[in-house]
Parts: sequence; C-alpha cells; structure tokens
Amino acid sequence: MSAPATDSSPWAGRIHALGARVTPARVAVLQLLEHAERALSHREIEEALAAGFDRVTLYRVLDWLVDSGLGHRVTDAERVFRFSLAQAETRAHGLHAHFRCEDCGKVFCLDEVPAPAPPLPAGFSSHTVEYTITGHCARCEPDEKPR
Amino acid sequence: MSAPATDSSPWAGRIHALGARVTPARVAVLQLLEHAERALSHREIEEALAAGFDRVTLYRVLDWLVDSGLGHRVTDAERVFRFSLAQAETRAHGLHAHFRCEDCGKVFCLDEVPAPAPPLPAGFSSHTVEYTITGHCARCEPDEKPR
DNA sequence: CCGCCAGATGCAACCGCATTGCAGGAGCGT
DNA sequence: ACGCTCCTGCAATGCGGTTGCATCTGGCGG
Ligand SMILES: [Mn+2]
Ligand SMILES: [Mn+2]
Ligand SMILES: [Zn+2]
Ligand SMILES: [Zn+2]
Repeated sequence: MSAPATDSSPWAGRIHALGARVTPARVAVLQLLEHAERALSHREIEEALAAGFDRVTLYRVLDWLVDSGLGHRVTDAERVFRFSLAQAETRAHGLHAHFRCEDCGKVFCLDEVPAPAPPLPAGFSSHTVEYTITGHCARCEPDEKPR
Repeated sequence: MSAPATDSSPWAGRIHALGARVTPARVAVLQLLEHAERALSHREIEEALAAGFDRVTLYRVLDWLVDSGLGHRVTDAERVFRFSLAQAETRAHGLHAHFRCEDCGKVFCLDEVPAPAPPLPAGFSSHTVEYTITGHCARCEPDEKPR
C-alpha cells in the first residue's frame, strides 16, 4: 500500500529544473497558487494550506518563488504582499495591471490589461511599472448583485 | 523684541479655512512638504523637522493632511507611506504617476504624467488608480552623471 | 482680556507583516 | 547507503504604523 497521496504534479520537474529542491512546502504553494483566481497574501496561503508549514518557511518559499521567476509579488495599498504565478502570456509583454477591491480587499491580476509605458523626465530610466486600480469587485459592487 | 520667528505663512489661513486648528506641527509639515521636490516618508519628515515633534503627532498630522485633501499618500513598494502636497493641476485630472528610484529609494510625483483609465472586467468599478514606475532617477542613472 | 472646551499633543503600549540567527532535518547526487 | 548542501522550524528581532489615555492649548464667546 501507500500510493503517493498528493500528486507531486509537473511542478516537481519545474522546480528541479531551476536547481532547487523539491520540498512539500514548495509544491504545496505552487499547487495552491496555480488554482487561485487571485493574488494571495502570506496569511491567506498559510490558512489555505492544511499541512501546517511554519510561517517563516512560507515566507522563504514565497521569496524563492519571486526570485526564481515562477511568480511575482504585488504590493498592496494596505502594506501586505500578495503573490501569484507568472502567466506565460504575462511574461510576454512583461507587465500587467492589478485590481484591488476596497470592500473585500481581494487583489486580482488583470493579465489582459497591459501597463502603458509612460513618458519619463530626462535622465530617468524605467525598469518596472506598477499599475493598480482600486474600486469595487463584481461581488462587492453595490448595484450589481452577482446572481 | 521677539518678532515672529518662523513665518506662519499663508498656511494658517488654509488650515483655519478647513475647520482645523493652526498648530506648529501642521504648519511645519506643510512648509516642509511645500518646498520638497519629492514625496517624503514619515521618517524623512521627522528627521527634517528640527522642532522635534512626537512620532505619533506627525502620523496624525499626515493622516489629517490626506483626509483634508491638502496632500496625498503614495504606497511605496517597500511598505512605507510617502506624502506630498496635492498640486492644483493634479487635482484637475485627479490622478498622476509616481516614480521610485531603485537605488536611492526616492519617490517623485510625476504630475504631468496622467494615469490612464483602464478597461475593467464586467462588474468591476474603478475608484482610484495607482501608477508607479520603478527605475533609476537622474542622479542614480549609471550612464548619465548629473554634472 | 478671561475662561472654557473641543480638539491636538505626548508618551507608552500595542499590532501585524516581515526578517534574521541558528540548530536540526531532509533532498538528491554520488 | 553516505554525506554535503540546502531547507525547515522555532524564537527573537525589526520596523512602520496605530491606539488609549492623560494633559495641554488654540481660538471662540463672553
Ligand atoms: Mn499579477
Ligand atoms: Mn503624487
Ligand atoms: Zn470585493
Ligand atoms: Zn536615485
């Protein structure tokens, strides 16, 4: 008996290809973010993961995730970081917009909305563009009840 | 002797017109931000002010400044708030871009760069747009030495 | 010019997110 | 199966910002 309980999935290969070790924490975080429809905070990830990894381990996994290029970090206006996986398409044009709901606090990646490259003053060079829209999401929109 | 040392300046009138009391902390912060060429953090403001106001007083003055509409707050990627006065022009189109230097960490208001209004998914409503460019400022640009 | 009181200040405690140090554990190439 | 290296867990620390509360003061009414 004892078949492999959780499918280590194709992530094992991706992780290994990056020269990192395939650990439960990394696989769990990747699987979670893979199916998340929005950017998740450390807190949200910690609560979602049944395995009960240490807080610091998760912080380090998330740092690795960003450094490795597998994911990216969004700075929330409430000073919490949120994480999501880098989409292939997204990496094409490099930058995309984010949406933060004022009511529920959720943050969505708007992968289809490219961040426009701005005109800069002389001597300034652009490296990254953050483009975050704040408002009400479909669920919290007062007028528009979601069925 | 004893002429008014620091010119209470036209700020006294502006403050009073808002229904708030004209206090040394408020005048000092406004005078500092008035002549600042970039957005300043609480820490920077505290260090710049010789009078030695309490940390919390400054936090409260800054909160008031934003609430009153005299200034605005920009969320730094390093999780620190920075503050600058609202320009008349800026208030016209409402939104403008910010630039953060990766090297020196300074944050500039690009009042002349309007933040474009983005297309949103159905059911989402936009309230605020944050538009921050990260890169190298004129002083930190490797190629371009500033005289 | 005086007295009053809503509102502003100072100080200390507190909060939450994130980082650091270090000892022990586990991945994986051999 | 071994061992080196990287990863994990736990505790302590840092830091930007907030809150509670007693005291003080700006500025208005008298
Ligand atoms: Mn994103
Ligand atoms: Mn600005
Ligand atoms: Zn919402
Ligand atoms: Zn710079």
